[in-house]
Amino acid sequence: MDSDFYANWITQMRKGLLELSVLAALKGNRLYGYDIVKRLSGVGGLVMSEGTIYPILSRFKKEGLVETALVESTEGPARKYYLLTVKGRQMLAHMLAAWGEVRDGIQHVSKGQSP
Amino acid sequence: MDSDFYANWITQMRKGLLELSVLAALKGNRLYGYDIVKRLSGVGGLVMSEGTIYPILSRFKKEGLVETALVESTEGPARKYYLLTVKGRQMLAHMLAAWGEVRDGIQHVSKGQSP
DNA sequence: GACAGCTACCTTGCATGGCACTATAGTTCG
DNA sequence: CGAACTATAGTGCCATGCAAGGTAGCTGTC
Repeated sequence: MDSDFYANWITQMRKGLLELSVLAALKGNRLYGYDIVKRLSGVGGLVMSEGTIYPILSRFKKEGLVETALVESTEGPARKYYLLTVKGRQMLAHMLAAWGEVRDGIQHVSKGQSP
Repeated sequence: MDSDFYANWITQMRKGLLELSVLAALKGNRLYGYDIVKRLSGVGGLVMSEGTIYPILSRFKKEGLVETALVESTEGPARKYYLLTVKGRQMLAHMLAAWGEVRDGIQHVSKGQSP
């Protein structure tokens, strides 16, 4: 199929970028998994499911990029809030730098045609 | 290790984006594999090796996104030039659209902190 | 002519992350 | 009670990037 290639590509392109989005969303905000899914669903191209967010958050925790706090909720099960650590903020800065480079590189390549 | 996470992330982030870069580079230019590696090495964040480019080009060919033409060279082995097909140009347009959405989404998330 | 060094192509095998799917459990409301 | 929603978590598959390795043509030089 044609669209298989495209669908595949979308999946691959999102790799890494979703991680970046989540980390970026956590900068300045204390969020819990389910909420992140809902928030990013409103942002173009960043829609993701729970099966995607929880592995990401687990990795962040394992790497010491975030701290967690379990808070009981009056509207459902307890929420596990995630908060960036110092290390997390540093990592985000590095990632944003690399991201900027690649982003500009693509911009450059897709504009620059030889005469 | 710390930097393992970062190195890993870089690899993951590049997934899909390298494919996009190559396709974009082929727009308006007739290029061969080795040349693409050299060209993109000069563009920030898009450095890649031959073990990366050839599988990509093979996929493009298989999907009918490119046509190939073998041209003998006076300075080494024959070169296999790659040229975008109509389908390839259409695919590139779709991919650039999706890319733009995600790119802007990340821009939005990384700027927009709630008060 | 033999060797180094560059150009140029291609393949194999592994590690990683996204995601569909599934499971679990608390709350609310008809 | 059961449906619907909130919320967290784990399993298994697959495509991709990339290191590593292989093949081969051309140039220059000793």
